[in-house]
Amino acid sequence: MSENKIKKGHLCDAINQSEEPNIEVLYDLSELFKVFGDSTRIRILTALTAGEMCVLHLAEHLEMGQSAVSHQLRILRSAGLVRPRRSGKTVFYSLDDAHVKEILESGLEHILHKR
Amino acid sequence: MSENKIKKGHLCDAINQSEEPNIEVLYDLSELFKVFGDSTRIRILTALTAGEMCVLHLAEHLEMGQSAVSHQLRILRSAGLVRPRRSGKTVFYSLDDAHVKEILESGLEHILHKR
DNA sequence: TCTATACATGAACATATATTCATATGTTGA
DNA sequence: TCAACATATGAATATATGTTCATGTATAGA
Repeated sequence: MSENKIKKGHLCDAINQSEEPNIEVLYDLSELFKVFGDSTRIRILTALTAGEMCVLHLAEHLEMGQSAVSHQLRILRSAGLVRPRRSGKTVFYSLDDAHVKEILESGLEHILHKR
Repeated sequence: MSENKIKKGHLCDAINQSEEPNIEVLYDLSELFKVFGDSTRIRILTALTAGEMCVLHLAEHLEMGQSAVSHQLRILRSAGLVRPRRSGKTVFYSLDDAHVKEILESGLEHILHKR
């Protein structure tokens, strides 16, 4: 189809769209955003931008049960967004890398721009 | 709680975390990411980074039914991520603003970094 | 006006997901 | 070893969400 011609940009290149879109990467990308797509997890990540926090403090801060928070932390861990550090009985969680803040900020810019 | 002291960063400032976290903004943020959190919608957005496209071409490109694509386009429209342009019987969709690419790219960086 | 085409939308169904409850695991101190 | 505490996890339930099917709306051309 000639009307599918690509204006090349570096996003297109990165996902290799000029040939076949790299379906696998796009799937992973949607899985990543799915993790950000829950208010509890967003609140956890946001809280952790201020520094590490243990599970009970997170639960208090979010006014939620410890179990619910633990379940969400597991999802965040699996996605490589947070990292646990054990100290005795308590486990402190922190953001895994700088990308997390960047992703939050890029979304935030969009939100604030649309008001 | 004194252990909740904030190391100020501009994300924290933006969401006003040093006082009460702005729950409403965080909720909107999660709603935004939820829209990105589906592989069909990601594929639509990615296709549109190359330029505007009509519904049927999108459906062909994704190898999906027209109805499914239309439903997803509605969600993308509501979120302010894509914009329709009618031309006769066909409707062309394009990315609504530059933020969309930025969000996709920030997520992509994380994905590619973790391989 | 009638038909064909492009797109939108409501209802239904199947699947995914978040929270709760109960319980398990792991660590500390007596 | 036992009790207390912090966290993790499995099962169950309620809710949300994506796709399909059928149908509605809008535009163009005969």
